[in-house]
Amino acid sequence: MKSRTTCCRDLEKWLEPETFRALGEPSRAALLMLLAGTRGPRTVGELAADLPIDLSVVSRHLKVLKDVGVVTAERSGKEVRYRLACGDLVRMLRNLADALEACCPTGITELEAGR
Amino acid sequence: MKSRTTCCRDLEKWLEPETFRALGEPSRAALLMLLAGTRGPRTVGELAADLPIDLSVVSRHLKVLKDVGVVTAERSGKEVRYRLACGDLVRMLRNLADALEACCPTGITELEAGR
DNA sequence: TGCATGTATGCACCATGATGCAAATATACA
DNA sequence: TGTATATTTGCATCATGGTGCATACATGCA
Repeated sequence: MKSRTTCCRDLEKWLEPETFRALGEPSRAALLMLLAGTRGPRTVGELAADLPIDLSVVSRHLKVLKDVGVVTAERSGKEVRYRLACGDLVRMLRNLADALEACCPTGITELEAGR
Repeated sequence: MKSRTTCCRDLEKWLEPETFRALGEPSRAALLMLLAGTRGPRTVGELAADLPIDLSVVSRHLKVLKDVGVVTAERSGKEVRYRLACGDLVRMLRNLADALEACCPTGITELEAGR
């Protein structure tokens, strides 16, 4: 069984405030949903057309999401195609869930931790 | 296979900006780690003793975490014991990961390739 | 080169929220 | 009841960041 110190090091690794802050802004969450709901990448203009905020603001939000690795950007001519980094995001969420589960005594684990 | 509309409704359900905003603040993330690293609940005073911020601020942060269901509070005499809502949090993270994975077809292959 | 389109950035404004101190509230105990 | 301890809340301050507009930058095309 993992020691508590070990599990909490994992937790620190996956519980990145920067990432969660990025996801915690309504406009950015909406962007994420738009990207998730489309097969393939979308341009800044396309995304801005579906949101009630200025294109420049969308561009800035996408930068924030890119900086934390939630989306990737690829220039194609005049356009920049943004794509959800789905695999990375899913992996991060699952790793965090695993780290939390290892830390927290729940159910059987709680009984085991007690003896 | 789930339709895109269905999967994105799931996404909207689990991608709660409020929750992520709560986790995205460094002091609150630190509180979460403290709670995860302790067997059982901790009081406000105990938590505040381990952080470089005022006890009143800790109390407020705990309220934010409680409002989004990440921690639970239980009064015991003069003290209030805060406990990580570990099961709920783990469930939420896994559900979000599942919803994302269902939305992004490339994410699935990417994840499997990574294993 | 000049022009059109797409995107990013500088700037100012304003709302939100994190923080500490002081005061109020809650509870236990003598 | 009064006192001590634990927690919450009112208040003021200050930093951060979301927003839109105007402008600069990047790219493709005639």
